[in-house]
Amino acid sequence: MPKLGMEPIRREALVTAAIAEIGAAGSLDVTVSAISKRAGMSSALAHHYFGNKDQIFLAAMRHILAGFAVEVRSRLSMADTPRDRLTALVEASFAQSCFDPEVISAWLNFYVKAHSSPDAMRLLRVYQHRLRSNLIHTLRPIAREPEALADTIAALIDGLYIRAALGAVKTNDPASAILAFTAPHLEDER
Amino acid sequence: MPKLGMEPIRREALVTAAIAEIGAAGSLDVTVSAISKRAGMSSALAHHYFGNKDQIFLAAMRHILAGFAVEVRSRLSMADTPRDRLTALVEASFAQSCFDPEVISAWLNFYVKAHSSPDAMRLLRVYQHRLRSNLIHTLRPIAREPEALADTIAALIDGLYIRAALGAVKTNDPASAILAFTAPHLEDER
DNA sequence: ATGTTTATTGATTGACGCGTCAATTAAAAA
DNA sequence: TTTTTAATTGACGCGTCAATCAATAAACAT
Repeated sequence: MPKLGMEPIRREALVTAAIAEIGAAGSLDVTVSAISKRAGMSSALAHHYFGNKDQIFLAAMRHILAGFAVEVRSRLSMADTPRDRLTALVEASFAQSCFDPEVISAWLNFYVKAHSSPDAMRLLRVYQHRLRSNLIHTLRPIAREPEALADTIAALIDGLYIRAALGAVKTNDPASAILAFTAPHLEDER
Repeated sequence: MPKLGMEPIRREALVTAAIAEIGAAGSLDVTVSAISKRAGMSSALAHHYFGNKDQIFLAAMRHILAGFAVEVRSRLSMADTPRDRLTALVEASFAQSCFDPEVISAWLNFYVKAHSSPDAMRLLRVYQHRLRSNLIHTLRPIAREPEALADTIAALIDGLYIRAALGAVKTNDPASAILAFTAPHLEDER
């Protein structure tokens, strides 16, 4: 029963299903069949729209990245002072949407995937560069070494992600932990 | 040409080869054949000694963990003050042996593997718990909240590992970055 | 010598999964 | 109504890979 304009609907369904499957399996060892089944279609259709499995994974990651970008912009727009901007950036990294186990699992797996897939690596670089730029720009007025501090904060975010993915999250709030840890490195406002 | 007592030699060769293969591929998508070939034997022999592929991976990770433990003990034994002990712990995490790209790749992949393999998860918990205990014990005399600080430092170590694995390491020395970042949270010696 | 144990592998099996393709359906266009 | 076009799938070919097994060969024991 072919209705027209199914492509975007199918693509989104597949992307969502892929993220869910990756989350359920905890790895990228997920078959196109399983993804398609969850998305309510045949695997042939998935191949028809995406070409191959890697493209599905990449689309899933792009989807997650886009969601994160929205989260960041939304929070940044409500921040005025550098300190508020820093808080916004860090809290965005641990927003509900990013902290979803499925999303964390996808992140972790795509980190590894980036090792062997130049396309995945490029996507990761986009995220990293954007976060780094945002942090440096925000820190410049209030930190002596904005670049070094930004790199440390970024690594800390990544590290807390891993710990969350491994279920060892008894930490109340990763964001406030980072901010408290960072505070001594910020200059007094004058 | 069966010489006797080959088992330990074969096992070590397979473990080393597995780490090399994982490092070369950047993922766990490595065939038993490839590992066996690199180790200079047939895949049947690998199965003979290890039973299945997962056991090879686990043995490889145990091997890496053991090497890390040696590194830690060695450096701890030469430290007297709490501050020296902290330096020893952090620097051990970024020792040459841990920073080897092959080893980093293995770590990253086994993080993911732990998601679906209880055995791998148990191994990771051993490492995490040991590091956490060491950090807390070391920090107790010089930090107000040893547990929270230990968790943050551990996450920071993990995060810097990822960045190293992704090749974005322009940072001079991760260890000194961590120590500098941690310094303000240590109490004055009295 | 003869038998037992250990080491070793080539060949094989069985399963699985990606990607393709021809065929089908039904909406839209002519 | 006829034709085109988008949507959709079942079946399948092809390759891959983990794991098994029977067979061979050398060391050791008696």
